[in-house]
Amino acid sequence: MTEKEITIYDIAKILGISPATVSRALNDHPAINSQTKLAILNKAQELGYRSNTFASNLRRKKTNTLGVIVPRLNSNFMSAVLAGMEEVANSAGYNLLISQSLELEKKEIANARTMFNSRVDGLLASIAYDTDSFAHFEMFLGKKVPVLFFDRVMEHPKCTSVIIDNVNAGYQATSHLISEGCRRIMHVTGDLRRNVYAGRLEGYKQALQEKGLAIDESLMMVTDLSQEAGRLAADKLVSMEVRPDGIFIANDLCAVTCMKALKEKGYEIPNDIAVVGFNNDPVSQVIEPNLTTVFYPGYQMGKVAVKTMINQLNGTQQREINEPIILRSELLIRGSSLRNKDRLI
Amino acid sequence: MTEKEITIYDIAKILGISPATVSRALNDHPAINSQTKLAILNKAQELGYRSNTFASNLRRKKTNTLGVIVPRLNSNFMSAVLAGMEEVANSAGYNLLISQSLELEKKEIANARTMFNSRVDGLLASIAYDTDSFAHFEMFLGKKVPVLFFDRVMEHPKCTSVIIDNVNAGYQATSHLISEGCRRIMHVTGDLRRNVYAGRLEGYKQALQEKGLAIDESLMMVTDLSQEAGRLAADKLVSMEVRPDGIFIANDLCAVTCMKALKEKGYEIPNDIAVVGFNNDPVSQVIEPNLTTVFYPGYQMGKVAVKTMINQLNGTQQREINEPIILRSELLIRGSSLRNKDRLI
DNA sequence: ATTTGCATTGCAACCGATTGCATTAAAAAA
DNA sequence: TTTTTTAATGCAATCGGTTGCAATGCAAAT
Repeated sequence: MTEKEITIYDIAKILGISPATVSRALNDHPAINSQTKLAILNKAQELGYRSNTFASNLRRKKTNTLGVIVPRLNSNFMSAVLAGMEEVANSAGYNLLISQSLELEKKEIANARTMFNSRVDGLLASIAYDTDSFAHFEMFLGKKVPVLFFDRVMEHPKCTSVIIDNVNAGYQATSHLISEGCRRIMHVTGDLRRNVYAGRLEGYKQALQEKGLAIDESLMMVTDLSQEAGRLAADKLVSMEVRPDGIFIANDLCAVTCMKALKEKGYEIPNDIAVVGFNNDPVSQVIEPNLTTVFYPGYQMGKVAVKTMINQLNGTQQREINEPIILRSELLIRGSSLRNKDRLI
Repeated sequence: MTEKEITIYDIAKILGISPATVSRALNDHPAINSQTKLAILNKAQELGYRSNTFASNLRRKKTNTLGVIVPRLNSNFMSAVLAGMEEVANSAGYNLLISQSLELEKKEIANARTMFNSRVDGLLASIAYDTDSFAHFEMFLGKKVPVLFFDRVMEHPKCTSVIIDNVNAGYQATSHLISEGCRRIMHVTGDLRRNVYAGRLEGYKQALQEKGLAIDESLMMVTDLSQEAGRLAADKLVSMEVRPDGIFIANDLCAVTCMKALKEKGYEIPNDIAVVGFNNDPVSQVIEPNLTTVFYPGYQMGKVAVKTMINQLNGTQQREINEPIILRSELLIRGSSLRNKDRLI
């Protein structure tokens, strides 16, 4: 019944006109008479015609598809980003081809290759923990396919980045701890090859330096920011001769797990140890005391990333391409770090 | 430089052979001499050839793409499902086209149409709160494109479903509360047109009935399961003349918010009110006391859904198609409902 | 009456890979 | 040596839109 696919040739034959006219009518070409256009549209509707994207793509050399590579799909932050991306892409007529690297450069490269072969019009990527190579992105640039990085970015003169100011965020977080009276602040972070972690560390150091506190390598811990890492951080913290009085962890879930471990060991938060996390994950408002954290505009980041990409594809984008787009993050002060309760508004 | 796209014609010309041979070689066709094959593969590599998917799809009438429609991308459960889907799809050479309905039938229909026009080989869907129509799925079946539902499903003789046994899960949850001494159990759920919520409610009723407890309509609350709904549930609970002593909420985030509200109002959990949630969201292990919940195998559900779909596409699938695939869920008993502490192993 | 201009529509060559059906050459059988 | 079989490759049509250029028809201008 609805079985056979209808083509513009079928419509053309029935209406006794040429396929070219049908094609133009369906694309709302101005040169087509509005009567004709209407007749064609009606007939198409009636027959259940659907455009064959492949034929169209083949001819136009355009796919209307954007590739997205993320480290993990199942993270609160990433799903917010994707939700934002999907919304903008969808309303602009673009499809999203999504894949995850599982934090492995190897898989990231494989995914990039797939996207490349699928001929996405543009690529949006947030890179894995252990990625060093740029080659798998270079191939896109070679074919003039724009590549945009978000959150975890790579510096490249031809690639736009959408990020937050990690240095500043790290600085804010650390300054806050200092102003709450912390003098020995531990920092738990991820792979320092990644801008997000390197930046936060940098901000952490800046704040210490500015306030005249010593920068102590033994207080920094590079981990994978998993929940397990949170437990290890707690272990390390309590085993130190001179116990830290504050800790800044670059991920909320990790921070929350650390808090749980500390509480189990009998420490009081924030009085014994003040804690600051990162991301504003839902768990940050469930743990007690609520976790002070950096709000990370995931949803907005997704929207901005796709909007920027589409502008670039349309040639609308005029701005200096290598200038990163920086979104506003914000330190949300909650109980886990607030020692002078009366200071809360 | 790498600018121009290489086609099989280019390779054919350079090697002085026909494009047909090149095509066959690249697809590892058995009739091609292995020497020739090797030469072609090398040359293709050397020239940076990449297959044009559109030309191929156009000719083969196959897209190697699966469409996925979910209510929301930014939920812990959904991102787990998607992660599972992506893994299986990717390793089977399929791409995923993902979109979200934002719980609106209208957008779900629009998304389905896009997928339809993109000619996905199969559609995987979990339906929105307010979807009534089946028409937007019917069109796929008309073109013999398989449709598979997961989690939130619609019954249809031609569609496979991948679900958990919601009735049983609801039954387990409620029975557990009863066995902990609850006699007046409230139930907060979502739109009852959706199997997941209808099922859990059904199980809730079964358990009550079996234990000789009255089924009281005023104890059931249909909501959107948002965090706000959790607060409202707490309000309603405390305002009742005869206060409930247990509450079963069909979503963890909602349940956790409800718990927070109850705690603020001075109620003790689980002694005053025992709470059971649903989904095993990370927050369930952060709230205190930890939330008893139903483990929901999202990751596995995603994997099974795509695996099933691919088998069906390959014609491998023999089983009765309208028999739903039921995954195992599990009640995870934690502090929020455990009154007889010594019973914990 | 002739020319010019504009609005519509059609022709036909693409886009790049796939595949049924020859064809050719070389090896095996007669 | 001739015929049959087998292996390897080529021919050419096909998938369904798109688009530069030409053609047509009719109204307005000369």
